[in-house]
Amino acid sequence: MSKELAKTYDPKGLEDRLYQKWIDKNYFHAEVDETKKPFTIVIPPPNITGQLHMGHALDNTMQDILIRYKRMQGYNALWQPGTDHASIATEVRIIEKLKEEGTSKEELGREGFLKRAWEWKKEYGGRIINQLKKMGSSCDWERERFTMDEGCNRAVTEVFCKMYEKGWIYKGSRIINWCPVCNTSISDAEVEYEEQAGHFWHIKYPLVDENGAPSTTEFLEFATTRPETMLGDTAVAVNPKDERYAYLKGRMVWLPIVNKAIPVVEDEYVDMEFGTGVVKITPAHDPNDFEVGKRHNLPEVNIMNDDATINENGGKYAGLDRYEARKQIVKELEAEGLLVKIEDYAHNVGTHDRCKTTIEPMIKKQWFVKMDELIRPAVEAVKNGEVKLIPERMDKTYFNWADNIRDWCISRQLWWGHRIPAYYCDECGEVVVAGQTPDKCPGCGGAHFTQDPDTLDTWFSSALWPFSTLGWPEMTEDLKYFYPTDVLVTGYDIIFFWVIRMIFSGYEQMGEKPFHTVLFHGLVRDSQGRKMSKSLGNGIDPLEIIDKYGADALRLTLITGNAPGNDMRFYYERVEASRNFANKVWNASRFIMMNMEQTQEKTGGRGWEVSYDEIRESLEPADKWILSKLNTLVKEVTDNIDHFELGIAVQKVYDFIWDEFCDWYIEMVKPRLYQRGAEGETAAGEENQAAQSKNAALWTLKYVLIDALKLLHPYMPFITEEIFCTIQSEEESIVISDWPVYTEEKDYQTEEKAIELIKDAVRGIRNIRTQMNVAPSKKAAMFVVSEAESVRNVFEEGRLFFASLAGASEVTVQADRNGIAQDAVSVVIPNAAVYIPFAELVDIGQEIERLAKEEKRLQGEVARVNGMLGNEKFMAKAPEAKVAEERGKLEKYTQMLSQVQERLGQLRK
RNA sequence: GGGGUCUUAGCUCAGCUGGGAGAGCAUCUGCCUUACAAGCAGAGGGUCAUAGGUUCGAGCCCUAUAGGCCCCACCA
Repeated sequence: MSKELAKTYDPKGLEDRLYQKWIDKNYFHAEVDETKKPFTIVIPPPNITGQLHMGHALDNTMQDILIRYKRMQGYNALWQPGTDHASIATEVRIIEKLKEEGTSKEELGREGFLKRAWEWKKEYGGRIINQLKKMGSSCDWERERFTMDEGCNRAVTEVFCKMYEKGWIYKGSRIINWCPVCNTSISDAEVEYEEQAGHFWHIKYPLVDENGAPSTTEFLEFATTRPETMLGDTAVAVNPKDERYAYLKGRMVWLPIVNKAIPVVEDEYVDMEFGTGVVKITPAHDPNDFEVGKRHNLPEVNIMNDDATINENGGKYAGLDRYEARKQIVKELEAEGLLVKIEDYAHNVGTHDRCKTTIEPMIKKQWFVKMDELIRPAVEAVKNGEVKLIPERMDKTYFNWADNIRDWCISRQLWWGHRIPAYYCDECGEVVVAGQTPDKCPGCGGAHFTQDPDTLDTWFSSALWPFSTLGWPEMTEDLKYFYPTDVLVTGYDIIFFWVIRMIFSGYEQMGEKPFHTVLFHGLVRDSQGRKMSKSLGNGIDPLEIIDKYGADALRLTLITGNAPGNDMRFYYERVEASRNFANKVWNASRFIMMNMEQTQEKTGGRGWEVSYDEIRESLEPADKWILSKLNTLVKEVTDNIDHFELGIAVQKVYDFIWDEFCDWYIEMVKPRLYQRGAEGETAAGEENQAAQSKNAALWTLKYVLIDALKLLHPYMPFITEEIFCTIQSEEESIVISDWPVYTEEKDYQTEEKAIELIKDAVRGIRNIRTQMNVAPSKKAAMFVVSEAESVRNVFEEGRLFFASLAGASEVTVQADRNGIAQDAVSVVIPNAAVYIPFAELVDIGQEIERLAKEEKRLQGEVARVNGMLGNEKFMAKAPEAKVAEERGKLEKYTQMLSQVQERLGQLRK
């Protein structure tokens, strides 16, 4: 042992120190190594503007667990880190800052603005990275990337040009979502629908009479939620099957205020059941109307400026904000007697997910990615299992979106981002898409070009992340070796934004999937189940939690008690529980080390340092029992992690360490550590039985502790490393230690049953003591095991002997397997120093009741197992092991049943 | 409108392909016991939303109902 553990567990200081050690030793760095199998995860790049929040904490903990686990298993584990330029989010933040400084984006100009943006990146880009380090994330920091670094830029340009040539990227005039505050187009995925209380304005337009003038008697009534868009109406539509309006065929209606005639068109889109069955058509400001307009060749009258004020097409309303115009138009319609009524109406309004502004559908010339072909392999991959989504139900969400996908609007009227590599000839307007400014126009031979001012949707570069970070478009060794990556860990909220786009990009550019598994997690909510948000002020800062409880405790908390893909609530109580567990591990380790050290000092004995073969003859039942339990644990935990059941796996380690190892094994073993005769002896191999027994106990304690620490390490990297290094040496590290392997060790198995029965017996004794108001004492356990060598014999005789530690008093109880006395026997409790006839402790009535219940339960069990074993279908299908297990149970239950019945018979007499 | 998901102890939630109802916290009882009071030993508490069905057997599978949440679509 290199040193002692501090007396109390305090994660502060410890964690930073160990993280620095890992960095110094370069444990997280991965290089191409053909002798090892790679295991790769690319980080969902956090925004450079971002601060670590609970979502990041959860996301990164899960990734770190997988990476550390695989690293210990001998994989060449690469966790590729980096950050995202987050075009719109960052640009908005910088604009805010500029505003505070009394300047603006326009004043700085494009170049000046970008300079500021890069400064911003330099200042804040590192912050989130440092916060990830606080979590213990074992990323390969030497490989840190940024979505706008040189390599990623090249990847973006390359993809854009390739897809343009293929015809899958095109520029077109279509109706898009416009954010009047951010002043840019946004994709469908960025529109968030929100139910708002609004109104339904029932309006009527006069029909046009035979003279071409508005009729004073014939009107067409309809309802709208957006009366101001009437300025851009170019038709009124009815359903062709609607007989009520059959007479309108070929007629025109008079558009008031604008004062012009517009046609009545017939279109299936109109729902006859809804309202009056008449819809006003504004092709320039409604996606559905846009489609109708296309079908009927209607003119598209744009009535709005980019800031959502009415433009010159709105006549006298020009310059007014859309909502102000609405008010005035309604007023005017009312004055003209064309307003029928106003109803309250709750409807869904599309808002921009960043700024929550109501988006305005507008027709604009934008760049799009054609989706229909591109999406196909991505759908196929999930369908045939080449890419697996966990939990499986995400498949449906995925397919649903993919099936209804529309072309992806990728151009943004922003400055911070990848500028679109399209150049327009100043002479003839010819478009050239290329990696750099072209020399000569292929159209007119002109030499002057202007680059498209727009930038790309931030997700365009994120979609390339799994291969752009590995060197693409170069076919680097890294790319060949590490691609496809293995697992992607992310929240289900960005399945459309990112996951699906990475998958189709991977297939399109690399010809292969970007990863084989996507592990989704849910949202971390506050204790009341609300989303954590800045506006609510209910966010819990992970850094504060780390400061108070340690990163290990936070990690454990985030990973337990929660199924994949489900949201979770965050409770301080649960962090405390995690911290308490860390404390438990700490103290158990301290106890073990203390004993090792004392033995070493007093006797020079280092029996625990020998191999299993040397110690195996000295192992006692309890040792074999805990080794067997550990062995099973290794198997289960490995299996669970392989199936991404991270929470279940760590729960098992937790239970093992606390319940089996600390509460049972350590207590059982204490008498052997303290017993006389073990002191003053020399080393292992001594003939002295007590010394050998003690060495065997210490060997087992150390062995089990170290393996348990390894199983725990991916979850709680810091505390496990600290203990591991203290017990082994400062130079070693659990980070690169070997993951425990399950062994088929027959010797272990035999003891399990006996020990479980002893545990039952001890529980019985504790109950008796509790009833007597005597400290129940863990000593009861010690008493049993002080006679350990004959445990099995003792059990078979149905008798257990208890000897007190001091050896002064002796308790002798004849007990059944539940620790319930078979006969009235006297009990001497050392601590109580009283003599109580055992019979008085047991209320015969209660005992009969209890046993009757037990009898019923056992009868039920026997019936159940008999039912199974007697069932042909079950016997045909069930694996042999299962049948054997059930047979064993049947035997056990039958035996127990007869015991209980015999006892009942005695008592009833 | 379409899809998903949830309803299990007082609270928050686990419960993997059907086979003995679990954890943490809370409550109650008794304990400073030479690793740990951030602890130890116990106890109470659940017709697994409701009604049917499949099965030898259902918290788990199927159908319906009620209520909650989420996503997508957007009937103006």
